[in-house]
Amino acid sequence: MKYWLLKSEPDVWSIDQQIKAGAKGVIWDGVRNYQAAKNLRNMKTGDLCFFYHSNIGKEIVGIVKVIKEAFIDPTDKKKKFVAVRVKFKRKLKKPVSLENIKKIEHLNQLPLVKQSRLSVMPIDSKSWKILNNMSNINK
DNA sequence: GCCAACGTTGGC
DNA sequence: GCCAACGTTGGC
Repeated sequence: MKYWLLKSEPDVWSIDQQIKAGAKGVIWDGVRNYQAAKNLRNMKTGDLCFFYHSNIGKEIVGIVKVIKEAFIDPTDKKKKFVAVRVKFKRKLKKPVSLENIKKIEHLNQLPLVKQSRLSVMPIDSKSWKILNNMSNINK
């Protein structure tokens, strides 16, 4: 099982919309970046993804689960890019802010910090654990 | 609102 | 195929 982080501007697509979608989940489409698309292709059903709110909040707010592996993005006329389907799993007890992430040395190597423009990125299992702990005990 | 970082486009 | 110009993202 792999872990990922999905980034979204809450104005466009927030965790609450994710919750409303329920069991059928939502299509994670619109990715038009090769590196992000490559990551999408590597996702497997059952993988878990942190859900990060960029711009407003700048924090990890919840976790979603991959329920359908990469397929051609229906919004891409050229059919070059892919989308996945994800389903809301849970909200974090406490959101983990970018500010706090930057305080942890191990987390400073994450693309979230180093490559702020990437919208789909892998999270190593150690970082996943650290972030989960932070979401429980932080603040 | 500004700007750094990075991706994409297009002229050559 | 190089690289300058331009556009976009996202943190501050």
